[in-house]
Amino acid sequence: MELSTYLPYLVNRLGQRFVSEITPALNKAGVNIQSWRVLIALYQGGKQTVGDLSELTSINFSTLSRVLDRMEDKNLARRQRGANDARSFTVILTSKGKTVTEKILPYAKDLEVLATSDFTEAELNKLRELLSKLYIGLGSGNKVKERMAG
Amino acid sequence: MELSTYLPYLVNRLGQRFVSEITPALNKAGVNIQSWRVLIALYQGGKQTVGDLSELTSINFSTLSRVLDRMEDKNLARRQRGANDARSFTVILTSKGKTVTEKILPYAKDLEVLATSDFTEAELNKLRELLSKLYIGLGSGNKVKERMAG
DNA sequence: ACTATTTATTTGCAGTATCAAATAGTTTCA
DNA sequence: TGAAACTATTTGATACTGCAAATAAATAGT
Repeated sequence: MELSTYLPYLVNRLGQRFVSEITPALNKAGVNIQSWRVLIALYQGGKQTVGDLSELTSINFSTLSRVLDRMEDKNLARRQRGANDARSFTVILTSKGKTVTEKILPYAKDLEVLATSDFTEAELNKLRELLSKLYIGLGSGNKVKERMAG
Repeated sequence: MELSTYLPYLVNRLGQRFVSEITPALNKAGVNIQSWRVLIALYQGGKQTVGDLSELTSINFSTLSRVLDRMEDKNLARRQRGANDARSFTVILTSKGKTVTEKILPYAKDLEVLATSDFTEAELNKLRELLSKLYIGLGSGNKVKERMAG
């Protein structure tokens, strides 16, 4: 086990660093990292149910439920009973939520641009491709769970 | 802002998925994800101070302090006053910690192997290289902070 | 129509994380 | 040598997370 080549290790430390780099900008805007994830998911993906949002943001749905409570308290998002299916809630960005997102967005973009200033365009594309491929390969654990079981 | 190409997003969801895939194996062994990170860091890196361990595992040092409390309670690791510098503590794996680590390690390795079964060796190396490069590029925020300030 | 099952979300609770302040030890240098 | 500045770690307070159980609504089978 060589830590410096172990993918979960490499991914985790990078994720932590992204978080700590963006946090000051988030604090200034009065939101935390989870709320920020929800904000960009809504900003980009439009209104969606709590479940879809959980899937998209990788936030555990019971955690997300409470993140949404706080976001509603701050008037960043609203929950609306599903029109077709009254079990679900549709989450929508408020105009304040939109404003706050647009305030943070430039920092978020800059962070990525600056972090990758030494990357060629090809490297960037490759990295994105491989991260997605790995995410999918890890599936909801199909292959992995099979083998663990067997 | 296209979420599907935004690196912090791609990295975060992958990290979350790694965690949820390894968690069952960790539960069976009675450790949580943070303790596991400490275990492999110690197993591979040998004894080290709390501060070094915090750096290596990307665990906030006050969080780490309490993670170590729990690990000591479970007899997985021990803190020893630094020999040269009595402000620091050296953390060492107990023999039980070693045993537990070796019990989990095969699952951890398998997880990586299976997740990357569609990857060529070259892709794997490239991915590792790019993740490390990005981590370093993000530095402790040198470039980023400069530009944010200016 | 009526109970059983399934799906979407929330809540209770116990554990975990993080900021800032506190503690404890070390170095610097007049 | 001793007060000021610095470094390593812990602790207090408070907020956040996640499992499992609870609620609420939809669907299926009879």
